Amino acid sequence: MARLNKVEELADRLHSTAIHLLRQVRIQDAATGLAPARLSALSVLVFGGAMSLNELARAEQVRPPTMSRIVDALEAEGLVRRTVNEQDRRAVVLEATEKGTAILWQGRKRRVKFLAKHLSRLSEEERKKIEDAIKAIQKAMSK
Amino acid sequence: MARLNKVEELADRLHSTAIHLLRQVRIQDAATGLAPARLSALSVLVFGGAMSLNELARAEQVRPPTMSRIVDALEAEGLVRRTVNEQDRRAVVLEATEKGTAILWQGRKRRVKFLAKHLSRLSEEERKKIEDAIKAIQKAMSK
DNA sequence: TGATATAGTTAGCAAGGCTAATTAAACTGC
DNA sequence: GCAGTTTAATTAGCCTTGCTAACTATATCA
Repeated sequence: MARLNKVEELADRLHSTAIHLLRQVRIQDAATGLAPARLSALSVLVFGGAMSLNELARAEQVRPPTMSRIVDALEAEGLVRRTVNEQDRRAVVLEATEKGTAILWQGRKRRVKFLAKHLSRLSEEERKKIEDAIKAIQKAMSK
Repeated sequence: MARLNKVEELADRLHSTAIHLLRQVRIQDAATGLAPARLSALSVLVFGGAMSLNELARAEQVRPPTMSRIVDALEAEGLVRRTVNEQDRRAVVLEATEKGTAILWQGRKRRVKFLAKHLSRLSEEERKKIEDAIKAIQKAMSK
């Protein structure tokens, strides 16, 4: 296949493993009935609390117009509330509704249970290795 | 945050780590000038060799009409060749052109080097842990 | 107060996902 | 050997999600 040294080979396999892992998880998320970008934005609001549209766009690494439209959809489904910020009337305050919070939690539970079900087939030792690897990856990727 | 047991917590962190890893990598891929789905499809053709449209769609886990359009774009840029399969004239034979192969390799090299650069900041031991974790994850997720 | 900066939205484009319907070729069974 | 069915691919048309450019409304500053 290629002239890759040992570290490059590891990089390649890590990349491919991450892709396949997320592909499986996305199937679970589809069961929430929410499209991926909407689910992800809602998640930020549920776990991060109320924030402005610009803050949410930054958190999701998209531009404000993109987020504006995603919020439109979430609001139309009653999952997010948009109110005017009285301290700065240009800005909006976004927050998850109870319904939004409930749906998000259900979806998160489903996803986590799915992954956990697979991980539980491993030995304690194997899970410890994954645990350690996560720390190492985070260390490696943090600037 | 939540009532998660130990395995579920690991599942959650694994998920989040995979998302962040791939987000970084996608930035590198943008430098190829190819949109993600096109790059990915081209990759399958370069590394998997010639195949039909249905096979490529299955490999990429999308429906044939979606892949048909992706191939249109790759063909228009001279990265993929479409020919009729003479054994079964309903089917097409897709293969990467030399130009397509070259672009794909450049992109792959860039992505792998980017990841390898980060991973090389770790100790030999930490990399060994990632190595082991990849095996464990693949074992956990297979079937 | 007039100029400038900032928050958000609207309009319009492209990519990439889907289903339904169509076309052409290959297979099946009588 | 040909009528009916199946299969490979494409076309048409929809939705979501990314973008930039242009606009509105509000806030800030000189």
